[in-house]
Amino acid sequence: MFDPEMTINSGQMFLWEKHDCTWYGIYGNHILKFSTLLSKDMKSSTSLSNKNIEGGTIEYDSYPELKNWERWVFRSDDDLEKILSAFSNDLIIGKAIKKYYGLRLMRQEPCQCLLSFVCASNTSIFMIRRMLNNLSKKFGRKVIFDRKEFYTFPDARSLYKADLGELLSCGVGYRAKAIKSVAKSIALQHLDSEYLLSANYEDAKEELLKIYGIGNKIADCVLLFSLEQLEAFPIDIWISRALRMSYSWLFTNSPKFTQNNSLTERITPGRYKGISETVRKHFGKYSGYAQQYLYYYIRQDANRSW
DNA sequence: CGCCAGGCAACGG
DNA sequence: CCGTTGCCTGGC
Repeated sequence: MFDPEMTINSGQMFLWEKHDCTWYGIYGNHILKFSTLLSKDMKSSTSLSNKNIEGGTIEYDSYPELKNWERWVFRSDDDLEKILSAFSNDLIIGKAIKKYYGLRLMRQEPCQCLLSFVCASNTSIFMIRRMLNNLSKKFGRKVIFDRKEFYTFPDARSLYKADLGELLSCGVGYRAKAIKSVAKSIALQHLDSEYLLSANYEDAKEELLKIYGIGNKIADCVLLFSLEQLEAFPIDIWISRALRMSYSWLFTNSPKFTQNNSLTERITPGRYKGISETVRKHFGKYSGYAQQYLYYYIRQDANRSW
């Protein structure tokens, strides 16, 4: 059964936090909220908008109100059985799915998603969250919800108009230039979300790559998490290692990739393209789901602190 | 102190 | 086209 907590902690989201039994998450201008209630307390039928999950119920809320956000954000309409069956010929993904069956993809607000992954370059989860929180405090809007203080995610216009010093004060470092560039593209509508959503994977990605500050990895993240491209398969250093270790048989045509044992392993643009094409051919049109299960699987084994 | 962390653009072969 | 290098910042 769906496990929202595991999903949030899987590393695809940055701005969610838990207070007692309640999770709060930033979705652009909105604060999303859900609480898990144990089934023992179900007799008190005060909660009307519950959806059953294994062993209990979840209560959803948001501010400002975003009706049925959970269906959109948690992708209730995905035909999971069909998607997962697409990987039935893959033993590793099969094991990952079995072990972490509650894991899902989540939809993210596109602008927030893009800027989040711009901040994510060459740093740790801890630092990413810090940068995003700083940006939100400085450029977002303060919101009181449940007597708690939140900040909405900054809109593109305010980040575009900010000067580099203001961005630097948020601790984003050399990413400031990229943040401004991406914010500009969004604010001036050089990035047309309508086109990106209607285009196929290759065309949408090509469009994203034109922007200063967006490379292969960031483009694939936003394509997968916000632009309805389930084919997108983000390749970071962790996925790259896992592919080399466990999928070397897929890369018999690119021995340079599997033979690379250097500690300063970096994924060059040309290499990224090759790996991407190979894995998408192997995993198919739902490659992004496979990526999530694989990613969580290897990160759990690595026992990272995040 | 040096090294490193969920990439990127710039630059030289 | 390919490979290498520097980069803000703070934790370790």
